[in-house]
This record gives sequence, C-alpha cells and structure tokens, in this order.
Amino acid sequence: MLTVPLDEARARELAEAFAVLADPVRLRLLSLIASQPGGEVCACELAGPLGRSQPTVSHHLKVLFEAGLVDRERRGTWIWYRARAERLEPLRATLATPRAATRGRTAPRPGGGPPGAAGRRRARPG
Amino acid sequence: MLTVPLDEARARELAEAFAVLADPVRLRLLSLIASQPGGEVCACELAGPLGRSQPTVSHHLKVLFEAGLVDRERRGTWIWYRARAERLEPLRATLATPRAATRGRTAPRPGGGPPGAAGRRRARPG
DNA sequence: AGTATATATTGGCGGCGGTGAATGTTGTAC
DNA sequence: GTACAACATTCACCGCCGCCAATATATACT
Repeated sequence: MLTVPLDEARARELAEAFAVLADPVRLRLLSLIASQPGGEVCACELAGPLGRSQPTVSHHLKVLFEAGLVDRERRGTWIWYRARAERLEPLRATLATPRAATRGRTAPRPGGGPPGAAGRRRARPG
Repeated sequence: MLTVPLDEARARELAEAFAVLADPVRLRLLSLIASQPGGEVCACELAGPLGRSQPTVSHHLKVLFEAGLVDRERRGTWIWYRARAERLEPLRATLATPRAATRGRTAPRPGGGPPGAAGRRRARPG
C-alpha cells in the first residue's frame, strides 16, 4: 500500500512489474487468458484475435511468463497458459491508498504560508 | 476486472496508465506524496530524498500530474502536491481476477488431447 | 526417413523515454 | 528596480522495447 514511502529497491521491483503491464498486447493476452472459462487457453487461440504476428505474440507471452504472471504447460503440440492471480495481488495491493480522495482536505492557505513556518520567511516548509 | 477480454482501445488506455507507474522514481514520488500525514507535500521536499536532479523530478511530477494521479496547487513560491486516490482505483480494480489461483484447476491431459476434439486429430483446440 | 503444424529465437529497424546541464519563467523579499 | 529561490522547459545523449521477416526447434503423424 502507498501508506509508507517506497525504498529504491522495492520501487524498482514494482516498476518492473508494472512495465510488464504497460503494453496493450500483454494486457489483452492476460485478459484473454484470465477470462477463459476453464482457466486455461491454448496459445494457438491467442495469436489470432490480437492482430499481431506469431513471433510478437510469442514474445509477449514469454515476458508474461518470466514475470510470473502466467503459467504454461506443454501438452503435445500445444502449450496451455493459465493466469496466476496470486502474482497480481501484490500489485493490486500496492495501488491502495490510505485515505479517501475527498477526506482530510486541508483548506488552502491563500497567503502561501507553509505549515510550521509562522515566524520565518522564505524557509523551506516542513 | 480481468473477467472479460479487453478490446484494443481499453487495453491501450490501461497500458498508458500502467506505463506511468512503470518507473521507480514516479512510484517513489507517488508513495511519498500519498503517505504524507496532511495528504500534501511541497515539491521542494521531494527532490531531495530521490537522488535525482531537480529537472528529472520536475519531469516525473509532470507525468504524474498529466496522468491525473496527483493534484497540484501553487501557494506562493511553493507548489503542493496531493495524491488522487480515485484515479488509482480503476487501475487497482483492473488487476482483480475472477477466480482464486488454486481453484478450478482441471487435470492436465497427458495425451495432449485438446478439449472438444474427441474425434479429430491435429486440429486446433476449442 | 519426410512432412506438417505449433511455438521459440534471431536479427535488425524504428521509436519512445529517462537523464541531467543549461536555460527560462515565476514569485518573494529587499 | 535587483537579487535570490522554486519550479519548468529545452536540448541532446543513450539505452531499451515493440515489431516483423526469417529461421530454428519441437512434436506428431505417415
């Protein structure tokens, strides 16, 4: 959750994870896989509706797999993909904010006086 | 939610939003702003602890602002930033998956037989 | 063996994005 | 007015990434 400042290492981890989601092809792949009734899809069903070449789809599936967001299993000629919901949970939890958007709104100070700087002028707020 | 396949337009929207989060500096900025007790921070407090130059921080704050993830208000010399929790909610909701990770797991078919292809061989599953 | 299909990898191109030095703009105090 | 501080913008460099054609690999069937 965004209740405490992120250190650099954790921020880099999360940024890498979000970068995996920052592509429309990968998002569509993930939604196609996750929305499947049986929970799994053959990769041959994924190349078609995305309007991308087979190597491109294979590349994005590899990115999703190496990020741990999907699982795959070879059964004969075909490879079946499953979404890993437990890997999306931490990302989802990260986007939770401590307070509601409209609560705790302090009134703006028209004079521009920073909080805690009653006496001094031109000093950094804090 | 990932219960229905995303169309290309929606996938592009979401990908743009996630791309904003796909940077460690922006994630740290967002967490620094959101975790502030009063809910707001002066920009001058943000440039320091990130180890980046002032133009870089200014650039990332602009990206966050134009994405609607933070709000800003000028009060004299300083500019105060607030997190917009209501803009993070849709992204958070997107990452919800319909089923738990360990539920509904169908047993793998060792023969490789695709579902619905009882009679035919070498045909695409589905 | 050969042939066909499914998926992965390679290679190269083009574009986007993070970064900071230098510079510009805005606001306050004198 | 001048001087100083906070913040924004411009510019150029560099690296990464999405894309596809070609090719490679794997599996199945004859």
